[in-house]
Amino acid sequence: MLEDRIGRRRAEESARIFRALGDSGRLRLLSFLSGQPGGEACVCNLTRPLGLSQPTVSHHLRVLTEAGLLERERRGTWMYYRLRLERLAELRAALAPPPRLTLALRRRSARERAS
Amino acid sequence: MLEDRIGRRRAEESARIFRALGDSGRLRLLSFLSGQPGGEACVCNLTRPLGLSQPTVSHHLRVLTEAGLLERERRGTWMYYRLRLERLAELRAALAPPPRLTLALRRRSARERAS
DNA sequence: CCGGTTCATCGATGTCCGTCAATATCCACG
DNA sequence: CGTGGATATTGACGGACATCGATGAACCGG
Repeated sequence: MLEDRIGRRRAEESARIFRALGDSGRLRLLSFLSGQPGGEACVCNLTRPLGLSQPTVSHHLRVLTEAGLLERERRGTWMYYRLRLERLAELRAALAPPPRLTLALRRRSARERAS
Repeated sequence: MLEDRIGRRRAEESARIFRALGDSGRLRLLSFLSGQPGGEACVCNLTRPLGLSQPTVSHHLRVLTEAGLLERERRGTWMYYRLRLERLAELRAALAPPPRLTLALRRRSARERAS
């Protein structure tokens, strides 16, 4: 995303994903999930540690799922949500600046330290 | 951030940074800057390609700066904004899941392919 | 089919945020 | 210092969003 001059469309898509991360409750959900075996948990185990009402947690899970960061799976009465690590990896890659920039700014820092 | 169960405070800080990325105009600003030599440009060169009014661009630049993603520097009449690559790197690192998870889910995928 | 459990959706409410026009501030230059 | 150009701030407005209680939908055991 920082690799090439982005268009309006892709900018809006990416913004939607980052907006999904722009809430402390949702970040804590992701963090909690990443601490669970398999990176997954059912809603009933997520409400308590978040300190939010069940509808609110459900809402956050929906936002994260629609952003492509979680996947859901029904198991009997319970609904399990799991991290999508590939999408997280894609997001990290999108934040990587072009290599020329990294090199150029490294040289700049060296020059500033020298002066 | 995904490495350990995050607290309310750090979650709010990180959410603020992601919220700064959760707007297509701001993403296009970052993308444009990363295409400029040195990863920097003055405001007068940013208004045109964005298609937004000057106050709006100024507002977005402020949000990104306060999120720690940009730094400003005055040069005569002009104000230059530059990407802070270290902060982008920190952000990418924060999105990295713990290695145990990566390994566990890799095994899971292999099992699913086998069945 | 029924009562109970788990989760999603709906409707309402208060707050936050993107946007712009108008205005203020800062700076260079004469 | 006064003028002009570049950028920041303010005030206002409309839309988006987080939150919750109440309610609905899916599922399971008897």
